[in-house]
Amino acid sequence: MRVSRDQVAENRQRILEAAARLFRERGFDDVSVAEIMTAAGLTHGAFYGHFASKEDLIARAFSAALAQASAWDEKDLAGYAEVYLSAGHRDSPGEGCPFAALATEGARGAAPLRNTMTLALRRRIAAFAQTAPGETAEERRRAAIASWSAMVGAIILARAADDPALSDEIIRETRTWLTESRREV
Amino acid sequence: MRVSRDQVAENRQRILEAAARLFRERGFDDVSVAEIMTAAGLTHGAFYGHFASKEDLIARAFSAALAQASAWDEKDLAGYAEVYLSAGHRDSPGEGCPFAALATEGARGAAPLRNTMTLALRRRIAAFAQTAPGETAEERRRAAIASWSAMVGAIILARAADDPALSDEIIRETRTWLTESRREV
DNA sequence: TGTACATCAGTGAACGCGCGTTCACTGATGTAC
DNA sequence: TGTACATCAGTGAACGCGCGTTCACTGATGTAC
Repeated sequence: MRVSRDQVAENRQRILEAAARLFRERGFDDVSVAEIMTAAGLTHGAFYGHFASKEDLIARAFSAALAQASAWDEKDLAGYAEVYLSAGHRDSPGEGCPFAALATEGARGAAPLRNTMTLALRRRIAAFAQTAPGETAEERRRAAIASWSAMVGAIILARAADDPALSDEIIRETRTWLTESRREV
Repeated sequence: MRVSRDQVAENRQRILEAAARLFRERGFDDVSVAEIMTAAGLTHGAFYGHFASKEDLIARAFSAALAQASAWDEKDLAGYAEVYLSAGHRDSPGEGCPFAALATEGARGAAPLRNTMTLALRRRIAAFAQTAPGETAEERRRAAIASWSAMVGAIILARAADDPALSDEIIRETRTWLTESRREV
């Protein structure tokens, strides 16, 4: 049963959004093509009309996740840290930072995905460098890189911790360190 | 063909070491039980004489990886950062930090693994807090948490980056930030 | 110390299962007149 | 604008494959005397 051109575009978008969410929640390997298609309201057979392979989808879904998470990009480094280093972000990986959820697995992935990640990394660092503390451009870029590393690392460790008190502490103390102590340097 | 008790213990140890290396290199999901057993010099059928399940092995292999990586534990925070934030560590995940390689996947794992991770996290933070910069115990603990987050995040991002120059920069600048700038606060 | 037998670690074939992917078919959409 | 037909997005059965796990068997080890 053929569907309209608008419906095709909408279906493709729904597949991408379902994949972007499920992959961030559970990783690339633990989510099947059939599961993504069901989440998108279709059957698995329609998948290969939209994407060449699961690997193809993985690279495009990472981009879709980046686009969704870029809503935070308007903020300066301190403002970004406020929303990034929060219990809400830790507890909603499906709507959160693609790097915190997928960078480890992505590092072992195919070339297109790694290219997408590298480009996004570069952009994020450059954006942070504009509002990072520091007297020279070099210092600001360094602060941008280290702050971004600390944010990603803190969310990953906070998600790994079993104990809510320790998990909260990791998020809170890293946020305090970045938004308060740092300004005094 | 039965083997000696010493041989049994040695075989078990070889399985754990092969698993600890392969899991860190490629993740829990992408390494099969059969592959681990081959790497340990055995056939897959012998696996269930040593471990209850793959999940059981995963938790124990993470502990084995922690024990191996604890060779760095003698160093103070700055010394730790020197060896941790290096190209050698980035390029040898199989012998590197279990958190940088497995924390994301481990966060979605079973209770025993999550408990092991939480305990190890607590120990590492407490150890860092002893040599971290800061005037009060609270400040030192905060520095320990944020520094550890930055180290783990930097290695993960450096591994994700496609471009060697950007990857090197992430490691180098995070190291400089932690070992130099920080002391002046 | 030497012998006879019970034990059990390792082997390799086999299992059920879910995966990514393919394909003949269906029927609504898009187009030519 | 209305009709007839070609197109093609989606369906669902089927595929080959590798996975975690099981198990009957083998033969060297450990033990009882």
